[in-house]
Amino acid sequence: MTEKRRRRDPEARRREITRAAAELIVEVGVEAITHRKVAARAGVPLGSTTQYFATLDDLRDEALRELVREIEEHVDKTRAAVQAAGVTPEAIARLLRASLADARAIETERAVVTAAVHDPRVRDLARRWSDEVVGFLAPVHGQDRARAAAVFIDGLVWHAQIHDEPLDEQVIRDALTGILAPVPAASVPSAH
Amino acid sequence: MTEKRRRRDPEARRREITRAAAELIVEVGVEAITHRKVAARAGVPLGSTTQYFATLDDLRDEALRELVREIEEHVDKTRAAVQAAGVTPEAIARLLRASLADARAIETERAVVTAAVHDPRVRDLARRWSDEVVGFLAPVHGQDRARAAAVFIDGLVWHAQIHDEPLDEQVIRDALTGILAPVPAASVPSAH
Amino acid sequence: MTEKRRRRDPEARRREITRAAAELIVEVGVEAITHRKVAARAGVPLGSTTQYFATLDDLRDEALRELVREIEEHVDKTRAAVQAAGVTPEAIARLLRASLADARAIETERAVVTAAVHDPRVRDLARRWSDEVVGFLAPVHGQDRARAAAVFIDGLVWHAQIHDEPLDEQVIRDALTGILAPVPAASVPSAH
Amino acid sequence: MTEKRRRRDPEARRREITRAAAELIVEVGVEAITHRKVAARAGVPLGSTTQYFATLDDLRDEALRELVREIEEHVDKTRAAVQAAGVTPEAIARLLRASLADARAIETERAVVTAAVHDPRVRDLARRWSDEVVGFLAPVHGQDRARAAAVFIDGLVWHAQIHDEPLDEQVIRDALTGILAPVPAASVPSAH
DNA sequence: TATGAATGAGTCTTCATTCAT
DNA sequence: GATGAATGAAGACTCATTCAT
Repeated sequence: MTEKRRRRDPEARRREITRAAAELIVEVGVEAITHRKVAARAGVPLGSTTQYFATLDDLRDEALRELVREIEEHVDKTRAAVQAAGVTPEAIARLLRASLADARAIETERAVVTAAVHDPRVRDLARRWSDEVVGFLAPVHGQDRARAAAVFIDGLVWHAQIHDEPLDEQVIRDALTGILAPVPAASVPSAH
Repeated sequence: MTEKRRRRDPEARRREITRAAAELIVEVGVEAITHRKVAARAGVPLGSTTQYFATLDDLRDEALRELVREIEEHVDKTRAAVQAAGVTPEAIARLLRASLADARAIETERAVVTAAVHDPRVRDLARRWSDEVVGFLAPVHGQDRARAAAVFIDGLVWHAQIHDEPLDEQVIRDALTGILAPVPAASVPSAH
Repeated sequence: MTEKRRRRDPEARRREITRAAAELIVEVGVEAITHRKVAARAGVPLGSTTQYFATLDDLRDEALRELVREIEEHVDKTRAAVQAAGVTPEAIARLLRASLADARAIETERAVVTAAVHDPRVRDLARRWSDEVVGFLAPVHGQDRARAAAVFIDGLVWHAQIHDEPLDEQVIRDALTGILAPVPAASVPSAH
Repeated sequence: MTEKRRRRDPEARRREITRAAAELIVEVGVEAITHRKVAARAGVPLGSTTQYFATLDDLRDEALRELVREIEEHVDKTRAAVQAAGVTPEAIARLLRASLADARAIETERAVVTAAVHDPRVRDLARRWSDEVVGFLAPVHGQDRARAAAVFIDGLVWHAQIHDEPLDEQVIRDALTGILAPVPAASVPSAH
């Protein structure tokens, strides 16, 4: 009888709102979200957004955590794939290149990192998954090279945000090879 | 008692406002600046910010251009230093590491790149100086390696934003060496 | 003491705001209304005016439509009265004279016509009721004379705005008689 | 030597400003003029508009007086022409019709009358020239008919503002003939 | 005297948050 | 508990007016 107006699933509604907020953060930035936009995107009444979250900040935080979860999932998948294929520059480059083509994932990462710059709590989250990348490269290539590779991967993400064309797989592979593998001093051209 | 503010130096005042806006962009992000914050920071009345800039967008744009100028100056200086020292991974790593310690410069770059994500005009500016980095590495190391190195440098900047400790100079040098130097086909180091 | 205003009747509140805006348009002109004036007149907080109308233009439009409705009602009543009394100059003059004494109605018409000068949509509305006047005179007196009479009636409205004393009923009747009646070619009255 | 920047003719500059304000009043309405718009239109620096007029109201008033002068001149010319041609409905209708085609004159009159509605001083001015029309018709047609004719003429002006097509000369002439000339009672059609 | 910079009041509008229903 | 009306605090922007130069 009272169907239609009252969805009887608070959990689901809460998730819908968080999801909508997360999408908006990726699309328009963390500064630009409002109760109204979130409600409209989620297709829920305005009151719901304040019913489930005491303040807009709370909503924002939960949405960011949602995005971090998403990224970690993505990282996990990539890790599994890399480990299946062998933790070699070739495999990483191939999967990374595919990853960079996933605009959604790239934008998500960019959005979270951007938010992290001004928010210590988000910064902790961002660090965590960055550490994860290091964590699965380090056993094979050592801590230092793993960290350098993670930095390079971060750079790729930002490069993809600003430039229309991502780097070629070939270029990525060569760079990763260089970063992860020691190079004989002699083969570096000296600057005359 | 003598507080009837009434200076009379348009050039200087305009600069003060632009400067204040630029600082705020670095500190709180491009989305967060308001006339009020800029006026307060610059120590001028609210009306001055609209007297000199028709819209907040205009003010934002000019402040961003100011930041870009600053970065380009910084890039130019680093380039000159690198060219003086030889365009080698060692020299670059040393100067880069020093650069990363200049928190102000790093934050400036980060702020502009962040702004670039949602603003095509800023994106063009950001690309320009990224191209500059490539431009002075390419003659020595080739286009592809130069681009990979630029990406790695971008990554360093972002790493510095999120992590408290920047990478060691040693790690940076090794990575740059690997990126810029040709590597034997087998990723296993040859005994030589 | 009991002044924590918090009623809860959207329909009524919307009407109050529209009504207040309409009154102000009549009193101070369409250009002079502001959210603040409307809110003060309606006795509602500033926020209510924007809660119910997305823009001031929307509020203006609705208020003007309200005034147009009012005028059309007035026109309709007068038409009914004239048709009951016979569509003769005498009857029209008598009812018109009474109408001119209704300062409120006159001012309303003047306000809408003034607004119409710079607003095409309002112009359409204004034209519509002007056509109505023509429409009920034309069947009896012909299109041309009906239009001339409508113009004369418009003139009366404006005359009433600027002059303290409206025209005498006698003068109005004679003029309407002249406008609506065929006149011998020579403008000298024939002895008959 | 000091030419170019300093026009040495205060009277002329004052007139330029008044003229610009008058034009703007006709174009955008009396409510919409600002110092800045007037200065831009007159091609004088902003400061001039406050140098020559203590307040914006003063400037407005003088501009309105200028418009009234303009209208009176126009009325005078028409009067002279009518008196030369004979103060007959035919002559008046012909000259009036020509007058209605002068959009500039019509808009000027409309602007002043509109301003007059809310401003007692302007109302006096507006009345004066309306009286002038009566004044030159009355000696020939009597006070009452002259007033009725003036009212009809006012109506024509407003009709022209709202409708795209002004009344035909023929219709105007017939109406004026009827207003100015007595009509035998018998020739009025009785209502049914 | 002529100019335009300086300033704050006031405008429209958006929105987080509260709370009646 | 769910909804959306209520409200005021900002925010961007415009401008009359003042006054340094």
